[in-house]
Amino acid sequence: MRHTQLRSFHAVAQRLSFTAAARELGVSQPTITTQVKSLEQEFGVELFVRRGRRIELTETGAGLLEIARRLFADEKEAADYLNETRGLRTGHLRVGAVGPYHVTDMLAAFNARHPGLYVSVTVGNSRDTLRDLLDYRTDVAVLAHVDPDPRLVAIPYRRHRVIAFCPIDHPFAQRRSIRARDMEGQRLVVREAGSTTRRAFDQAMREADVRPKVVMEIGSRESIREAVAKGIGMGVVSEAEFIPDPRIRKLPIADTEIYTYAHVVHLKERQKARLVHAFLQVLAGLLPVSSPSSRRRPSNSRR
DNA sequence: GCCTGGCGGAAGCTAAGAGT
DNA sequence: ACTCTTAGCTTCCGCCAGGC
Repeated sequence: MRHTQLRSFHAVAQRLSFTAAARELGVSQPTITTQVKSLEQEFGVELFVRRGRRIELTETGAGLLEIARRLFADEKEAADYLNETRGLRTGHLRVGAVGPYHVTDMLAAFNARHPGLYVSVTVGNSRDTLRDLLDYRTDVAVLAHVDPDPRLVAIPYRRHRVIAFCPIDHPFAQRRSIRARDMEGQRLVVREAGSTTRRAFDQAMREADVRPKVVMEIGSRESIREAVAKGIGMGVVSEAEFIPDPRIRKLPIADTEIYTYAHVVHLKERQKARLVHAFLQVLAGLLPVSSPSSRRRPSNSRR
């Protein structure tokens, strides 16, 4: 088995496309076909099921993909190690995040500490971000919530207060803050049910026995801001994600502390990988936060 | 011991063709 | 039109034998 064969297989298996794999590796598409085919012939196995223009991994292919992922993660780690030996002047740190807001300060600190390193950030939903980390496609991930997993190490990083906001012609627009009770019956534009902000807010409202009226569910923060600015209802957002806009007013919820959290997550087995280690060292220098036991704290138990 | 030329394999290309 | 396969080709590189 040659390295190029495995490299081609890995690229095809990840994208389920010979053409996309060729583009990724910077070779012609027939080259990829040849490499994969020769691998199959050499071992007398079938790695992909070809269904016309669509291909699928066979069971053997899926098994090999698992191994290839580990191998290429190790290969990257070897390169990172050598780069570290040269003083971390070059290298590529891959960060996955559920939103750009939580990562900017840690990336700024990392860049200041290691200006020669290239950092790429993939922003996605929490499921994809976690999957990328587990599949070695990213080195670290920034997630709001992490279920216990023996493969993972989650470091509580920041918490952000959840605030409300309204259009400038709303009756609340002249107020400096509101109370949870004020949300009773209010028209709300909110994120989808699975979103962290939505979960934290819903829980707080349930505990306060307050029932806002959800009139619209939108999957992006920017769209919610636009909807609120147009007067469709009030919005709720993590304070870190609030972007000032002359058409809207920010309204802290004075009597109820609702928080969203950011955790930096990495694979336990890669804890000592050079770039991951360097990132964690930079992280340790930033403000820590103790692990949350609840997303909402009553105001009289403020730390 | 070192240099040189031949050989073979790996890698990758273009072109053409087949399937959807 | 797009994607994958096949055929035939070139280039590059490492190995090895022969000559100095």
